[in-house]
Amino acid sequence: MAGNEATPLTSPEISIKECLLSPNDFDEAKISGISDSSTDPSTDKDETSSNKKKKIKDEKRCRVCGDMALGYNFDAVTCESCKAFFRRNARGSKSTRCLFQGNCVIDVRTRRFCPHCRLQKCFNVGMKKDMILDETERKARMAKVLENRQKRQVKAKGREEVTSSEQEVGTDWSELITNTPVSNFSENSPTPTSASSEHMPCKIDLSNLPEDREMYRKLTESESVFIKELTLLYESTLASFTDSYHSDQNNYSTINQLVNNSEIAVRRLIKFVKRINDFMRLSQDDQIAALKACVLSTILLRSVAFYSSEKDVWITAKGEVPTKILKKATGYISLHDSHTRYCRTLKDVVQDNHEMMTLMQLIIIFNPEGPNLASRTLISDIQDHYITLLKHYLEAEYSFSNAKEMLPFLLQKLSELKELSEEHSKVLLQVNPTEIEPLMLEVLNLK
DNA sequence: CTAGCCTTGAGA
DNA sequence: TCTCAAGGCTAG
Repeated sequence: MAGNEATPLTSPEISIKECLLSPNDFDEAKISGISDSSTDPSTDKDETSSNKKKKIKDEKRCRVCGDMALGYNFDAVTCESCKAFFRRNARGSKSTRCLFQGNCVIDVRTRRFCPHCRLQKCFNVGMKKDMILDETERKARMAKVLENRQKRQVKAKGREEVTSSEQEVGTDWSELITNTPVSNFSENSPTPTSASSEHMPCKIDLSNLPEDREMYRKLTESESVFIKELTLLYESTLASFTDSYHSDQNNYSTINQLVNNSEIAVRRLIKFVKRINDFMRLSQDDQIAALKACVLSTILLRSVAFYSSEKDVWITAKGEVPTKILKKATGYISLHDSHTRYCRTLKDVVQDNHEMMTLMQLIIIFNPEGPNLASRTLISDIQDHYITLLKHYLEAEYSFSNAKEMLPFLLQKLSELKELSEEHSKVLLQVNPTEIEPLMLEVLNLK
């Protein structure tokens, strides 16, 4: 069931612009997998729903405390408060204890007195704890909500733009693409100042962080919410496994296949940026330019997320892909070496921290140095914002002193990303455009 | 923590 | 479009 979704989503006619503009996500829902089983708790739970409706008419009382009930909660008619109580406590592992005989009367008045008996009664009346969404299901649900929320925003915004009609006829996207040769990707990124520090090790002992809470920043509520939302978004798009990836090594045997296999990453990148308000604030041309400029870096950064240092492989949904395929596919040994070295060093520090990856991803998206950008200052300001956020995050998670080491290290790695993607773009020049998916052609300026 | 209210996605 | 049943938020 899960594996055969690859074909429909590569419908060849879809351009980046269309992807960006479309209120829906083409087949992205399928790609991310968040919409299917995980968010669908109803499947095995509503067989009895017809009886329930009848029952509920006469049972408007909470089965647990007798308070007014609105309907079924976790498979029993209960009031809001028992619902919330059950949600909070049923999954919890910490055992409560009754201070009396374990048979306390639970009613509207007394329900607060003995959590133990209340919970017991919840179970007795048939509330089911497996109907409480677990961590993954909750994340998926939140991602879905977020997705829809942003979709609505984009839609609303789109309507505004159309009514103020200034950009319907003029934007010839295909023109824009053909005008920009592949070399532009790297060309005008000013030669990074320090090729020398390529190997700046970051020796932070993350297992030994300072005890004193004073040594950590406390994130503001809005910062932590924002980071949380971004990370969820990242997890549901860029960081999720691609079940259409082929770990079969044959699929990586030519560069073309390698490029095509990155298409899904690109689609996810588009899906990701579409949900970022800061990104949607940019003009359409800048959106496209920014997107194109960060594609290779994104793919490379993403490869770090899936990299396993111990095995020297990339982990995909379908298994492990040894990094040596890169050597085979491209014939560039130094490319292979620098890429894996990059993965290893960055992975050492980032490990599986999605917040860090998310913020780094955002920093590369809002890169004011990219080609063909109009509002560089704006983009730079946005980038600053994410750099600050990353700094704050590091200070909150790893203490002020560690953050002081980590931030420059991470930024350094981001600038190395530029060099690395330049190397990769050289390889892309070998690509035979006729065999490449259209979206990839566009996004990599190979058209 | 509790409990009430709100927002949502899914399904009828 | 409506209803149901999840989770989230937050004043108390």
